[in-house]
Amino acid sequence: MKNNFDVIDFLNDLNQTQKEAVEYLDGPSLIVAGAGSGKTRVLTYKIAYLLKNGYNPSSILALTFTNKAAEEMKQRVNTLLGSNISNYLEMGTFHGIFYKILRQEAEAIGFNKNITIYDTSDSQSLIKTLIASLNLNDEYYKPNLMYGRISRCKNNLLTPHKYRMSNDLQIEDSKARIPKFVDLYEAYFKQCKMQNAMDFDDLLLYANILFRDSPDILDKYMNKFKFILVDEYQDTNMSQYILIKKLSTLNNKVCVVGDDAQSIYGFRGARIENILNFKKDFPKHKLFKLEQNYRSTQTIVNAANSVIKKNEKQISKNVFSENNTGSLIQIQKALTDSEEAIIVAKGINETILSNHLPYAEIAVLYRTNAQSRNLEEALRKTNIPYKIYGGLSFYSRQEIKNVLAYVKLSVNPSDNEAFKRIVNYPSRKIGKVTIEKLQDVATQNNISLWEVIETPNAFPQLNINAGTLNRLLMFRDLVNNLKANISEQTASEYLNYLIQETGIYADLKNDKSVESMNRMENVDELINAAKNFEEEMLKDEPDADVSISSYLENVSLLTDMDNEAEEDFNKVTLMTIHSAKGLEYDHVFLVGLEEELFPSAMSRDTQAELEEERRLFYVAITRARKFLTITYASSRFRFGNLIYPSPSRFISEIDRNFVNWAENENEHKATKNIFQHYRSSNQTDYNSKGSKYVPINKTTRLKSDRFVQKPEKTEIDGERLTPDQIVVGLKIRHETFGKGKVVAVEQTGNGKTAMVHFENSGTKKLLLSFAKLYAEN
DNA sequence: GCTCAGGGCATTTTT
DNA sequence: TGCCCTGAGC
Repeated sequence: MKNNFDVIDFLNDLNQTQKEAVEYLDGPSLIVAGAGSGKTRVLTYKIAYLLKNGYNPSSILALTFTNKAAEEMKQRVNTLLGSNISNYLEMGTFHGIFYKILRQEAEAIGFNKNITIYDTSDSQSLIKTLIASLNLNDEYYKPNLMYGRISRCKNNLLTPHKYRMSNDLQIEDSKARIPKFVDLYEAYFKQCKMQNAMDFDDLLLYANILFRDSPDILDKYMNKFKFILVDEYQDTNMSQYILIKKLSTLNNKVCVVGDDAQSIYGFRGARIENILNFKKDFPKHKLFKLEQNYRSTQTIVNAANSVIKKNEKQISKNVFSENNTGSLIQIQKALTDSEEAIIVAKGINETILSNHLPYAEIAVLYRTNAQSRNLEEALRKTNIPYKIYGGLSFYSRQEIKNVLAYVKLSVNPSDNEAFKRIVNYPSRKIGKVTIEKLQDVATQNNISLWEVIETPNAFPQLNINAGTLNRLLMFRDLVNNLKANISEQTASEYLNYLIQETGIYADLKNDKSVESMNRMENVDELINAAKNFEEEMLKDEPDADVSISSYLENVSLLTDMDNEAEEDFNKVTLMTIHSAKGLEYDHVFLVGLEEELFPSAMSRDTQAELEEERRLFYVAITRARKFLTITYASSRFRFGNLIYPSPSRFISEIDRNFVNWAENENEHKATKNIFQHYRSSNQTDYNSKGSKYVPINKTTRLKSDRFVQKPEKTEIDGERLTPDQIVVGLKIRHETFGKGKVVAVEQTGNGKTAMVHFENSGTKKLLLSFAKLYAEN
């Protein structure tokens, strides 16, 4: 392991405060790092400095929130020190690090080593089952709300036992008409344990339980971790906070880095108090404030300051920039959100020409993922290349979850969620009723579904007919086969074998639809990822564990493919503000600045929520290096209805000196037309945008006399047409709203049926309602 | 057991 | 508008 400690030129690479923060190793410290102040640089150098001062890599615990942040930090440590030293550091996400510890110490908390991790959808599906089996009224007990509530409890270290002890909570639940919440919580808690599974919050909760109940184990880790570093401390929740406090009690060497002004995850349990109260928690701490912003122009930094200073709860600091003054922030009003998208597209083309920016240096930020649609359409029309972050992540796709469920079940047969997911995929004619029967027996005997089919004869009350039972046994044998091979092959070999053996491959290959082809590609991508994983592992350690179970451990805590495709290199980035945290671009377009999306006044009930919205706005502004354009729409279609939002108050909170607020009189013609149609028409029920660019993904039989006539006429202007050339749609004046493409015409008993591909379900709904209306008259 | 039409319902998100 | 869930009917 070679190192470059002595080569690092701290004096040249760091400013005075950064240097002091890096070199302080005597006790706890808080580094308040304003936006763009070189936070990651300080952390990286601090790790290098610790190593230089004789700290063993494995005694340094460095915690981040995202895999991306951990990955970046590792890279930078390696670059700085010229080795692969980061492999020896205890560096990773909170969840990743504690998952590793919990597997190691599984026995102490009554688990076995092969702990499955349930993602949000697994958890919610289990909760749903439990709501049904506890006979709870699903009008009040909604799975996603219950999941959120349970999550909040766990993040605050409220176990079901503690919950039951609290009278206040019971009264609160009764008022909210969910008096049995605690029963549900307890059942869920027990079920997870029985299935040897943990959800994300459990990883932190059980780590707390482990350290609470096994002092010797706590002791071991307190001794092991001589120095603890925490990134994004403003986003830690109670559970994480206690873990840090506990682990640091012996050595008292903890360095936390964060910016209270960028705390935007309160809604999922982050406690800004953790950073605000650091003083009290670690009385003998040292405070460093990184206040020089190296990222943005003075205008942008000052504008952001003028907004955030309105928050009451914050650590006082003076973020400043010595860069150029830069251009004013442009604020533009659009008539509708579609026009807003067009304005952005134009703006992108302009900035490329006049500021000579590459696409990669431009980002469009919005509050909610749904807002990307209009933008995509406008960018597509103007041929601007773009990429979207967020939405459905790779690992939450059906096909990927299905494949991984086979792996999970092989590793941990108690995993009922995996069992249910694949027992009938590919189809084995094992349906709801059979699973319910299995579930009943499993519940009665407090065992897993797998254990029931392992020895079905042991359960005489299991009333399943011979044919179905036989299919279940074939499934059992299949999984047993998979289990037997688990350590024989590498991860990618195993996945290849698995998709053949289970029939997944055949299932996807036989179906020629576009979706199936996409699915197949994704499965291939998964196998590729496994291959990459093997190569990565073997590069550093020739005898590393590259089996599928090792891969599963690695992959369970991943949410995204962090290997950015090369073709995505020079593209405009579209994403939510939340996911933009930590990133920066030359030109940022911030869209949807309506009160409705950035609620600032009465619509937020507490001061705390208002302040979090303001911090979100602050984060958005400070992503920009040179140019910032803010847009809002004065009217938008929401769930098919027209609404008139007002601009968010936050816009006017920016000091006027930094802003150019141009009222846009140049309303886009098409938008205006649609707008007028909408106003002059009594109909409130038609598609405002016409046809969509999205790939065809819905097939529907359209049964309506009127509509059948269209495909029947296979001649238009004397030219013969095949069904797929005929388009049905709703015409209003000169525009067609909603299009469906007829692909086949069938003769049935009472008339003709047209098979129509719809581009989306909204169009389908629209045309069907139109067809009904037409048929009635 | 499977399919498909119709009803209900919508933040932000990492792990 | 779009998507997920459900229950009726095959």
